[in-house]
Amino acid sequence: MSEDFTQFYYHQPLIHHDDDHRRNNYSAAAASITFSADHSSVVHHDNLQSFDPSYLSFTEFLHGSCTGHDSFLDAAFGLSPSISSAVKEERTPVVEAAGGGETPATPNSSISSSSTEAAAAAAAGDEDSNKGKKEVAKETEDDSSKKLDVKAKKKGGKKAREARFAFMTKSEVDHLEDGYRWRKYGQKAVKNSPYPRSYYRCTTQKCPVKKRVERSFQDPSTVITTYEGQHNHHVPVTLRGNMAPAGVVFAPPPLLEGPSIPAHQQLLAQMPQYLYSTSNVYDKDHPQFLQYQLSELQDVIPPVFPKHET
DNA sequence: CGGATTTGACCGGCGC
DNA sequence: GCGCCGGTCAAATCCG
Repeated sequence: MSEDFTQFYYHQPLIHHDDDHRRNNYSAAAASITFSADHSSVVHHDNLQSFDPSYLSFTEFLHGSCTGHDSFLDAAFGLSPSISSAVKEERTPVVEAAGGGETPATPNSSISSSSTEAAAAAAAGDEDSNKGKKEVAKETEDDSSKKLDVKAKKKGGKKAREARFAFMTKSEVDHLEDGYRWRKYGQKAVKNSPYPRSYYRCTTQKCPVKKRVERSFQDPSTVITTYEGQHNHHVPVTLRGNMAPAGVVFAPPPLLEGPSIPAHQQLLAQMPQYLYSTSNVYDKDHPQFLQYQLSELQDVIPPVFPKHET
Protein backbone atom coordinates (compact mmCIF):
# COMPACT_ATOMS: atom_id res chain seq x y z
CA MET A 1 0.00 0.00 0.00
CA SER A 2 2.92 2.14 0.21
CA GLU A 3 2.34 2.98 -3.32
CA ASP A 4 -1.27 3.67 -2.77
CA PHE A 5 -0.47 6.29 -0.36
CA THR A 6 -0.33 8.84 -2.98
CA GLN A 7 -3.91 8.23 -3.54
CA PHE A 8 -4.62 10.13 -0.48
CA TYR A 9 -3.34 13.23 -1.83
CA TYR A 10 -6.02 15.23 -3.20
CA HIS A 11 -5.39 18.27 -5.09
CA GLN A 12 -8.42 20.34 -4.96
CA PRO A 13 -8.66 23.20 -7.26
CA LEU A 14 -11.03 25.96 -6.60
CA ILE A 15 -14.31 24.87 -5.35
CA HIS A 16 -16.52 27.50 -6.65
CA HIS A 17 -19.53 25.69 -5.70
CA ASP A 18 -20.57 28.29 -3.36
CA ASP A 19 -20.08 31.93 -3.25
CA ASP A 20 -17.84 33.88 -1.10
CA HIS A 21 -17.59 31.22 1.48
CA ARG A 22 -15.49 29.10 -0.61
CA ARG A 23 -13.30 31.48 -2.15
CA ASN A 24 -10.14 29.93 -1.33
CA ASN A 25 -8.26 27.34 -3.10
CA TYR A 26 -7.89 24.96 -0.33
CA SER A 27 -10.06 22.14 0.47
CA ALA A 28 -9.44 18.83 1.76
CA ALA A 29 -10.50 15.35 1.49
CA ALA A 30 -9.71 12.58 3.71
CA ALA A 31 -6.89 11.64 5.76
CA SER A 32 -4.25 12.78 3.55
CA ILE A 33 -4.51 15.91 1.72
CA THR A 34 -2.48 18.02 -0.41
CA PHE A 35 -3.43 21.56 -0.33
CA SER A 36 -2.44 23.32 -3.30
CA ALA A 37 -2.72 26.88 -4.14
CA ASP A 38 -2.32 26.37 -7.74
CA HIS A 39 -5.17 25.15 -9.75
CA SER A 40 -3.21 23.18 -12.10
CA SER A 41 -3.22 19.86 -10.53
CA VAL A 42 -6.35 18.00 -9.92
CA VAL A 43 -5.91 14.52 -8.84
CA HIS A 44 -8.93 12.49 -8.32
CA HIS A 45 -8.50 9.02 -7.21
CA ASP A 46 -10.88 6.22 -7.03
CA ASN A 47 -11.77 6.57 -3.49
CA LEU A 48 -11.80 10.26 -3.50
CA GLN A 49 -13.39 11.43 -6.52
CA SER A 50 -16.80 11.35 -5.06
CA PHE A 51 -15.81 13.65 -2.36
CA ASP A 52 -16.76 17.18 -2.83
CA PRO A 53 -16.09 19.32 0.14
CA SER A 54 -18.64 21.74 -0.88
CA TYR A 55 -21.32 19.23 -0.36
CA LEU A 56 -20.01 17.33 2.48
CA SER A 57 -18.30 18.37 5.57
CA PHE A 58 -15.12 16.74 6.37
CA THR A 59 -16.62 15.35 9.46
CA GLU A 60 -19.47 13.87 7.65
CA PHE A 61 -17.11 12.48 5.27
CA LEU A 62 -15.14 10.91 7.97
CA HIS A 63 -18.11 9.59 9.66
CA GLY A 64 -19.10 7.61 6.77
CA SER A 65 -21.14 9.71 4.51
CA CYS A 66 -19.07 8.47 1.76
CA THR A 67 -18.65 4.91 1.01
CA GLY A 68 -15.53 3.04 1.44
CA HIS A 69 -14.26 5.09 4.26
CA ASP A 70 -13.41 2.40 6.53
CA SER A 71 -10.90 1.22 4.20
CA PHE A 72 -10.05 4.67 3.40
CA LEU A 73 -9.44 5.62 6.93
CA ASP A 74 -7.73 2.46 7.66
CA ALA A 75 -5.51 3.13 4.87
CA ALA A 76 -5.06 6.61 5.93
CA PHE A 77 -4.18 5.77 9.42
CA GLY A 78 -2.17 2.85 8.72
CA LEU A 79 -0.72 4.44 5.89
CA SER A 80 2.45 3.29 4.65
CA PRO A 81 3.35 6.06 2.59
CA SER A 82 5.82 6.48 0.09
CA ILE A 83 5.08 10.04 0.14
CA SER A 84 8.64 10.65 0.05
CA SER A 85 8.47 10.19 -3.57
CA ALA A 86 5.34 12.09 -4.03
CA VAL A 87 6.15 14.98 -1.85
CA LYS A 88 9.58 14.82 -0.61
CA GLU A 89 9.96 18.18 0.77
CA GLU A 90 6.53 18.53 2.02
CA ARG A 91 5.74 18.08 5.59
CA THR A 92 3.76 15.29 6.97
CA PRO A 93 1.14 16.10 9.45
CA VAL A 94 0.55 13.58 12.05
CA VAL A 95 -2.23 12.40 14.12
CA GLU A 96 -1.64 11.06 17.45
CA ALA A 97 -4.40 9.20 19.03
CA ALA A 98 -4.16 8.98 22.70
CA GLY A 99 -4.76 5.99 24.71
CA GLY A 100 -5.09 3.81 21.80
CA GLY A 101 -3.08 0.80 21.95
CA GLU A 102 -3.55 -0.96 18.82
CA THR A 103 -1.59 1.18 16.67
CA PRO A 104 -0.84 0.06 13.31
CA ALA A 105 2.59 1.25 13.83
CA THR A 106 2.89 2.93 10.62
CA PRO A 107 5.19 0.64 8.91
CA ASN A 108 6.45 3.29 6.94
CA SER A 109 9.08 5.60 7.00
CA SER A 110 7.61 8.76 6.00
CA ILE A 111 4.97 9.09 8.48
CA SER A 112 5.68 7.72 11.75
CA SER A 113 5.72 9.53 14.89
CA SER A 114 4.87 8.67 18.36
CA SER A 115 4.31 12.13 19.36
CA THR A 116 3.69 15.52 18.29
CA GLU A 117 7.18 16.36 19.07
CA ALA A 118 8.15 13.82 16.63
CA ALA A 119 6.02 15.46 14.13
CA ALA A 120 7.62 18.68 14.80
CA ALA A 121 10.90 17.03 14.72
CA ALA A 122 10.07 15.66 11.40
CA ALA A 123 9.83 19.09 10.12
CA ALA A 124 12.61 20.39 12.12
CA GLY A 125 14.82 17.48 11.62
CA ASP A 126 15.21 17.19 15.27
CA GLU A 127 15.79 13.77 16.52
CA ASP A 128 15.62 14.06 20.15
CA SER A 129 12.00 14.35 19.96
CA ASN A 130 11.44 11.09 21.60
CA LYS A 131 10.56 12.93 24.63
CA GLY A 132 6.98 12.87 23.88
CA LYS A 133 6.34 10.51 26.63
CA LYS A 134 5.67 12.94 29.27
CA GLU A 135 2.53 13.81 27.59
CA VAL A 136 -0.33 13.30 29.87
CA ALA A 137 -3.92 13.90 29.46
CA LYS A 138 -6.33 15.99 31.29
CA GLU A 139 -9.82 14.83 31.41
CA THR A 140 -11.07 18.12 32.46
CA GLU A 141 -9.52 21.40 32.85
CA ASP A 142 -10.88 23.44 35.61
CA ASP A 143 -9.32 26.77 35.89
CA SER A 144 -9.51 26.56 39.56
CA SER A 145 -7.82 23.28 39.79
CA LYS A 146 -5.19 23.33 37.22
CA LYS A 147 -2.41 22.80 39.56
CA LEU A 148 -4.28 20.17 41.39
CA ASP A 149 -5.07 18.66 38.15
CA VAL A 150 -1.48 18.52 37.26
CA LYS A 151 -0.63 16.89 40.46
CA ALA A 152 -3.52 14.60 40.24
CA LYS A 153 -2.49 13.29 36.96
CA LYS A 154 0.93 12.65 38.22
CA LYS A 155 -0.29 10.96 41.28
CA GLY A 156 -2.63 8.78 39.49
CA GLY A 157 0.16 7.62 37.40
CA LYS A 158 0.30 8.11 33.75
CA LYS A 159 -2.93 8.82 32.19
CA ALA A 160 -3.68 8.30 28.65
CA ARG A 161 -2.60 11.16 26.59
CA GLU A 162 -5.06 13.40 25.00
CA ALA A 163 -5.66 12.76 21.42
CA ARG A 164 -3.45 14.97 19.48
CA PHE A 165 -2.57 15.62 16.00
CA ALA A 166 -0.17 17.82 14.30
CA PHE A 167 -0.14 19.23 10.89
CA MET A 168 2.02 21.53 8.99
CA THR A 169 0.91 24.52 7.15
CA LYS A 170 2.69 26.79 4.89
CA SER A 171 1.93 30.16 6.21
CA GLU A 172 3.54 33.33 7.19
CA VAL A 173 1.40 33.72 10.19
CA ASP A 174 2.04 31.52 13.12
CA HIS A 175 -1.36 31.40 14.56
CA LEU A 176 -3.71 30.24 11.91
CA GLU A 177 -7.34 30.90 12.37
CA ASP A 178 -9.41 27.83 12.74
CA GLY A 179 -12.68 29.20 13.91
CA TYR A 180 -12.09 28.62 17.57
CA ARG A 181 -10.96 31.18 20.01
CA TRP A 182 -7.61 30.68 21.58
CA ARG A 183 -5.78 32.33 24.35
CA LYS A 184 -2.06 32.19 24.46
CA TYR A 185 -0.76 31.02 27.78
CA GLY A 186 2.85 30.44 27.16
CA GLN A 187 5.75 30.51 24.86
CA LYS A 188 8.93 28.59 25.00
CA ALA A 189 12.05 28.47 23.02
CA VAL A 190 12.36 25.28 21.10
CA LYS A 191 15.52 23.38 21.37
CA ASN A 192 17.46 23.32 18.17
CA SER A 193 15.21 25.84 16.65
CA PRO A 194 15.40 29.58 16.50
CA TYR A 195 11.65 29.77 16.53
CA PRO A 196 9.64 29.70 19.71
CA ARG A 197 6.72 27.47 20.39
CA SER A 198 3.52 29.08 21.48
CA TYR A 199 0.93 27.47 23.67
CA TYR A 200 -2.73 28.21 23.25
CA ARG A 201 -5.80 27.13 25.08
CA CYS A 202 -9.33 27.21 23.81
CA THR A 203 -11.03 30.08 25.53
CA THR A 204 -14.37 28.41 25.69
CA GLN A 205 -15.17 27.47 29.20
CA LYS A 206 -14.47 23.93 30.13
CA CYS A 207 -13.03 23.21 26.78
CA PRO A 208 -9.83 21.31 27.37
CA VAL A 209 -8.37 21.74 23.98
CA LYS A 210 -4.94 23.14 23.62
CA LYS A 211 -2.71 23.69 20.76
CA ARG A 212 0.89 24.43 20.18
CA VAL A 213 2.21 26.36 17.33
CA GLU A 214 5.73 26.45 16.18
CA ARG A 215 7.60 27.13 13.05
CA SER A 216 9.70 24.59 11.37
CA PHE A 217 13.22 25.69 11.54
CA GLN A 218 14.13 23.80 8.46
CA ASP A 219 11.41 25.39 6.55
CA PRO A 220 10.53 28.67 8.20
CA SER A 221 7.61 29.08 5.95
CA THR A 222 6.01 26.06 7.51
CA VAL A 223 4.03 26.27 10.68
CA ILE A 224 3.52 23.21 12.77
CA THR A 225 0.31 23.21 14.71
CA THR A 226 -0.45 20.56 17.23
CA TYR A 227 -3.91 20.14 18.61
CA GLU A 228 -4.48 18.32 21.81
CA GLY A 229 -7.79 17.29 23.14
CA GLN A 230 -11.22 17.55 21.77
CA HIS A 231 -13.52 20.49 21.66
CA ASN A 232 -16.65 19.96 23.62
CA HIS A 233 -18.48 22.76 21.96
CA HIS A 234 -19.28 24.11 18.60
CA VAL A 235 -17.23 26.62 16.83
CA PRO A 236 -18.12 30.02 18.13
CA VAL A 237 -20.42 31.57 15.64
CA THR A 238 -20.26 34.99 17.03
CA LEU A 239 -16.85 35.49 15.77
CA ARG A 240 -16.45 38.66 14.01
CA GLY A 241 -14.64 39.59 10.97
CA ASN A 242 -11.21 38.29 11.01
CA MET A 243 -11.94 35.97 13.78
CA ALA A 244 -14.08 33.67 11.82
CA PRO A 245 -13.18 32.11 8.63
CA ALA A 246 -16.03 32.54 6.30
CA GLY A 247 -16.06 28.88 5.76
CA VAL A 248 -16.79 27.70 9.20
CA VAL A 249 -19.80 26.15 7.74
CA PHE A 250 -17.76 23.05 7.93
CA ALA A 251 -17.11 23.40 11.52
CA PRO A 252 -16.80 20.05 13.10
CA PRO A 253 -19.36 19.10 15.64
CA PRO A 254 -18.34 18.90 19.21
CA LEU A 255 -16.79 15.62 19.82
CA LEU A 256 -18.82 13.62 22.10
CA GLU A 257 -17.31 10.79 23.82
CA GLY A 258 -19.34 8.46 21.83
CA PRO A 259 -17.78 5.11 22.04
CA SER A 260 -18.88 4.49 18.58
CA ILE A 261 -16.57 6.94 17.04
CA PRO A 262 -13.10 5.74 16.60
CA ALA A 263 -10.46 7.93 18.00
CA HIS A 264 -8.89 8.62 14.73
CA GLN A 265 -12.13 9.76 13.29
CA GLN A 266 -12.66 12.02 16.20
CA LEU A 267 -9.31 13.41 15.62
CA LEU A 268 -10.02 14.00 12.07
CA ALA A 269 -13.15 15.73 13.02
CA GLN A 270 -11.05 18.05 15.04
CA MET A 271 -9.34 19.34 12.08
CA PRO A 272 -9.39 23.02 11.95
CA GLN A 273 -11.95 24.33 9.64
CA TYR A 274 -9.58 25.94 7.39
CA LEU A 275 -8.35 22.62 6.43
CA TYR A 276 -11.55 21.62 4.95
CA SER A 277 -13.54 24.68 4.59
CA THR A 278 -12.78 26.67 1.63
CA SER A 279 -12.24 30.00 3.02
CA ASN A 280 -9.13 31.73 3.87
CA VAL A 281 -9.17 34.74 6.03
CA TYR A 282 -5.56 35.30 5.62
CA ASP A 283 -5.70 36.66 2.26
CA LYS A 284 -2.88 38.90 2.85
CA ASP A 285 -0.73 36.22 4.15
CA HIS A 286 -1.73 33.49 1.84
CA PRO A 287 -1.19 30.53 3.97
CA GLN A 288 -0.74 27.53 1.89
CA PHE A 289 -1.59 24.17 3.18
CA LEU A 290 0.91 22.10 1.50
CA GLN A 291 -0.46 18.82 2.35
CA TYR A 292 -2.13 16.90 4.97
CA GLN A 293 -1.85 13.41 5.87
CA LEU A 294 -2.87 11.61 8.91
CA SER A 295 -1.86 8.51 10.55
CA GLU A 296 -2.83 7.09 13.79
CA LEU A 297 0.14 7.22 15.95
CA GLN A 298 0.69 5.93 19.31
CA ASP A 299 3.33 5.30 21.75
CA VAL A 300 4.40 2.13 20.21
CA ILE A 301 5.46 3.86 17.16
CA PRO A 302 9.07 4.61 17.21
CA PRO A 303 9.65 8.24 16.87
CA VAL A 304 11.79 7.67 13.98
CA PHE A 305 11.12 10.43 11.70
CA PRO A 306 12.48 9.94 8.38
CA LYS A 307 13.97 12.97 7.10
CA HIS A 308 12.67 13.54 3.75
CA GLU A 309 15.21 11.70 1.93
CA THR A 310 17.10 13.37 -0.76
C1' DC B 1 -11.74 48.54 31.68
C1' DG B 2 -11.73 43.90 30.30
C1' DG B 3 -9.58 40.62 27.73
C1' DA B 4 -5.42 39.05 25.46
C1' DT B 5 -0.44 38.71 25.38
C1' DT B 6 4.18 38.61 27.26
C1' DT B 7 7.57 36.61 29.92
C1' DG B 8 10.14 34.91 33.80
C1' DA B 9 9.43 31.54 37.34
C1' DC B 10 8.12 27.19 38.63
C1' DC B 11 7.23 22.21 38.42
C1' DG B 12 7.65 17.47 37.14
C1' DG B 13 9.59 13.91 34.11
C1' DC B 14 13.46 11.93 32.20
C1' DG B 15 18.28 10.81 31.03
C1' DC B 16 22.82 10.54 32.56
C1' DG C 1 21.14 13.32 42.57
C1' DC C 2 21.55 16.69 39.15
C1' DG C 3 20.65 19.13 35.15
C1' DC C 4 17.94 19.65 31.08
C1' DC C 5 13.69 20.25 28.97
C1' DG C 6 8.77 20.73 28.04
C1' DG C 7 4.76 22.54 29.77
C1' DT C 8 2.14 25.67 32.72
C1' DC C 9 1.29 29.51 35.81
C1' DA C 10 0.54 34.12 36.87
C1' DA C 11 1.86 38.95 37.37
C1' DA C 12 2.77 42.64 34.46
C1' DT C 13 1.82 44.77 30.38
C1' DC C 14 -0.53 45.78 26.18
C1' DC C 15 -4.41 46.89 23.38
C1' DG C 16 -8.99 47.82 21.55
